[in-house]
Amino acid sequence: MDFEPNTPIYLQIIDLIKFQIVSGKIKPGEKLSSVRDMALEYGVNPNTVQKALSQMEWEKLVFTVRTTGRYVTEDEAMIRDLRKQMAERHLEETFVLFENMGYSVEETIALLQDMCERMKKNGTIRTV
Amino acid sequence: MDFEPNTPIYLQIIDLIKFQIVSGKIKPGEKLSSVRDMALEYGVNPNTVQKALSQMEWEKLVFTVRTTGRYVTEDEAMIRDLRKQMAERHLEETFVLFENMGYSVEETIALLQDMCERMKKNGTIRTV
Amino acid sequence: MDFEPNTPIYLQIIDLIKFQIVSGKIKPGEKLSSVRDMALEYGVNPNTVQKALSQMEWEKLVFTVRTTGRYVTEDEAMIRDLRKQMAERHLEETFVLFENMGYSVEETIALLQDMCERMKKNGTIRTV
Amino acid sequence: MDFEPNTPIYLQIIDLIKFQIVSGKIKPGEKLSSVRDMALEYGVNPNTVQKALSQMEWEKLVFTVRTTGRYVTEDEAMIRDLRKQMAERHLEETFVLFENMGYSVEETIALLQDMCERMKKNGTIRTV
DNA sequence: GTGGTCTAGACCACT
DNA sequence: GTGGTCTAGACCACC
Repeated sequence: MDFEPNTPIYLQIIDLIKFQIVSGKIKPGEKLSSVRDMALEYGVNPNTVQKALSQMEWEKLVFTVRTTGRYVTEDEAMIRDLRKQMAERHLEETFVLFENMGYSVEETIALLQDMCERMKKNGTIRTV
Repeated sequence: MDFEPNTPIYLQIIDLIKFQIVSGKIKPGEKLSSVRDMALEYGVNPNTVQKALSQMEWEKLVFTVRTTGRYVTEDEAMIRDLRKQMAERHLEETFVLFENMGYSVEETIALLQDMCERMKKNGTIRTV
Repeated sequence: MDFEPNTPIYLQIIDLIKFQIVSGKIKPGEKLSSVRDMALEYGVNPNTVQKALSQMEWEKLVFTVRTTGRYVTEDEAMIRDLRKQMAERHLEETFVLFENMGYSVEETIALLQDMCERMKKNGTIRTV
Repeated sequence: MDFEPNTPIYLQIIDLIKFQIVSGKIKPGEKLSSVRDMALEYGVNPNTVQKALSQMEWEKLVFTVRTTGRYVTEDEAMIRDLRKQMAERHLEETFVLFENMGYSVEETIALLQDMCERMKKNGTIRTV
């Protein structure tokens, strides 16, 4: 596995798991892989995975059943909220990037409207 | 410098330089740092910088004046195009991400309209 | 240091520190000992102290200033709440003990009223 | 078995047996387990159990019938007294704790009244 | 097998 | 010196 240097691995693992949850790859209430398996999969120490999952547990996104494993929350509203929050964070980062590239707010909005129109017409996002 | 593993470093350097150009940090017609200096700055081999600049030269974004150095193109339209192209590529990547997160095209558009409204009201992008 | 077996050490350390905070031995906004010093003081591994403090940080009871140290929250209301919560938890445990000893709710209340009267008269808690 | 370090084990065993007596788990006049069995049960040396029971005998809480075993006193008033004494000792310890946590006598009384009200209303002690 | 805890020891960035 | 992160390896309780 390739993790960006410069950001803690456990935070990157959190993001990976969160993405699997919001994208529905892991369903609400479904069992997660064991700590040891994830550690093997990501090529990190089990403690690092443990730290990531502990934090997600604290965020109530996963819960633990002792001696059997960890499960994704069954609260679908919470998952939808997380998804929206992740999407908005990503959009904001994008817009800040645009700002740094020299786009004014007005230009950014124009760019967006343009993309929206194109998406409505094509019915898809992908251009390739 | 920290480069992502698993993407060639010279491509990442191209992106760094392009960003400096479109953001106006390096102006049209301005002289670039020497290959040697960039190599030191980025902590990479001069050959890697050379490869990056060659490709940008091929794209007509920079041009070489023998014995004096490399310069950014003076064609401002080309720079504007590059900027737009970079912005759109980034947006498309974002939208594909949203699609993978489970958002339909309609939901993505709604999300965007929402952000546009907020930006119009606040006059800024940043939420923090 | 002597920790009860059977309960995780980091939880016991949390209780120790919380007690110092609610009792005013460490004042709001005051700097805590360093992780390494606490580890020496309690005779445990620095990571164990780290884990305890991380959880308290998550509870917003302490905050970290990078490279300088950890500090107790300045929110005195939060500390008062914590104190009340700790006191009530202790009382409830006591009452459950009484229940197990065979006291009915009425008898427990009678016992308490008795103690209250005595305390009002003596103006103190201590009997010795 | 897990005994607290730093308090003699025989005192902790006394408390365990007393608790069984006052809670009615061992009835007045009932035969106690043999020293040997208790030693096995608690995982301690028979001498330690012997010391505990000797002291309880001295307190007239148990009595020995040669060649048959030890029995709990049949004096129910004494058991009720013991129970009350244990409860009060526990309460006093709790109040000293509160004092150390910074509560005045008045605040402690208020806290107690509050708990009494709650217990009267709910008819139970437990909050969970 | 599961998660949970703990230790020892290492390296980093920051000041 | 500070906190933060990470690894390797160990033992525990539970089922």
